[in-house]
Amino acid sequence: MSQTVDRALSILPLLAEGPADLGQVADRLGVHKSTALRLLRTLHEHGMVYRQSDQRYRLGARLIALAQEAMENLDIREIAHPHLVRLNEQCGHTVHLAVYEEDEVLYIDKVESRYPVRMYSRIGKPVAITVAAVAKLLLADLAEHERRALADKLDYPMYTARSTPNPEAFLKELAKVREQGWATDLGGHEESINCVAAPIRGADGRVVAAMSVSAPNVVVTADELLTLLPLVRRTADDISGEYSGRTSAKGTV
Amino acid sequence: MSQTVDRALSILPLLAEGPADLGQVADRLGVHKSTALRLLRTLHEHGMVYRQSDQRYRLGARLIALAQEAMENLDIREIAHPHLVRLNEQCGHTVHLAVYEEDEVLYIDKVESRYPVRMYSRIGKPVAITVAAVAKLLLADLAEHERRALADKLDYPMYTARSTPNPEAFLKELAKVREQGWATDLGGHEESINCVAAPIRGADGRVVAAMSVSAPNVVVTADELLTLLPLVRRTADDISGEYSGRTSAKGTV
DNA sequence: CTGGGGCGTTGCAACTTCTGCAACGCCCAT
DNA sequence: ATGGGCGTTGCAGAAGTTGCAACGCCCCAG
Repeated sequence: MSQTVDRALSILPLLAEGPADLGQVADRLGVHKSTALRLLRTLHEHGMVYRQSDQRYRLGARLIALAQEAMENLDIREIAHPHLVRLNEQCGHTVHLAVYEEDEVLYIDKVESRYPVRMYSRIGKPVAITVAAVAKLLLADLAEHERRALADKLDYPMYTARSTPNPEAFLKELAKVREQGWATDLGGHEESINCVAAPIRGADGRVVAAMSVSAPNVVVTADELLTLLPLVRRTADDISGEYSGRTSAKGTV
Repeated sequence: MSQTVDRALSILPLLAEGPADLGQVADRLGVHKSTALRLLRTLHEHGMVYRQSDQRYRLGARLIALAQEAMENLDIREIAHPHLVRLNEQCGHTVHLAVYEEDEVLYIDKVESRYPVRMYSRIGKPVAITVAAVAKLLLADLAEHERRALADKLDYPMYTARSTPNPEAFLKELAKVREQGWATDLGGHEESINCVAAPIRGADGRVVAAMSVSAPNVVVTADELLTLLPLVRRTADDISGEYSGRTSAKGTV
């Protein structure tokens, strides 16, 4: 809608790939160097980009701080956190909390496993949307046509042999998840890692977030992990209850 | 430099305070509603803001994802991380890594204490610049006139009775830190928490990051914590060495 | 030592884009 | 019903933004 802002914002993902100098930015934006310079200057004034000692631009500190604040303001996160910690204390495994927002699912909280073998993941990182158990739950709650539209739009990277291969398989999986009210990821993202997940619902019954417990094969088998399902679901329901209670007219997410 | 972009970016910190509707955004920006709407729309297209179910705007998911990428691209972070983990294994306390950038110091990595009592802090959060041990180290390395200028510009909140009260005290502390090559924060931020910190230097000797070990009084006394200083300094030096070696012509931060 | 190329920067005039207005439609509460 | 609040749209004037060309700078090559 606004050309100037549009261009300026396009610079950010570009810099996320790595530092770039003025010429590179101008080229990739398809604008004159002087234009790129002015945009970068404005971004710089707001701390969104930073100029390294070699004159190249990087993403700036304020961007990071802003994102931090953004996450700290999420009400579900606040409510869920103590429950996640308690669950971690009970089972010892890695616990995640994720939300869906405009075609992306991302982790907004995490409690690390107490076992020495830990899985890689990071708060703020978009999750593997086609395979993650939490993603399945969040997407399964969308209206039918939205699921269809999204499923067709996605890529289906074959992380492992068990990854969801195509839109049809994905929609089928979503239907199943929707039906049963919980989800799993058994080696679909990383060969040796399994997850069980449960949905967190708002007062209106819509899924507002999802939580999961993940553990590598070397610690517990998939079957053993599945025995935790009742506990995970109970925790999710507790969070749902508290969230619905406290949330009066506040927005989702 | 660019009015439109400037206005658009001003919306972000505003939304970081909490969700806001169109009218509020327009008011605080001092522009017409229709203008604010167009700016918000552009931000929305880029995923920087998100529209909640109650129509109010929040910061968006892409912002969080971008910030995540920004941090993952920091080379010092990559190099330092395993060292921080090892240090944590040796002493058990919380370990932080921080960098300075344009009048701000922020944590870019953290390894949690293994003791039950943990301190609050969060990656991406700007640190209490006038009292934190890592901040002292990073600022102490600036040129004299920069230190002066910055010191005068800062606020000096009295978190505790031992907080740095004013520019003079701060500059004096920086001089001392610069001299001795390490820093402490003994209850200057939170009454019961102490830190010891050491600088990480690039090939040219400039301080590029700082790391610290923090622990509450209830776990170890300040004196006991200070006995860790040699270990902390050695770790920082190891990181410096590795960073200087690997870094050929790359930028700071 | 000198010349050339690369890169960031600036002033300017033309023009594209953005702005604020006013009016409309919508929903909720009175 | 009806008024107020809020988001949304089309439009013409105003204003900001654009690309150009030229400059200065630094570094490398001749």
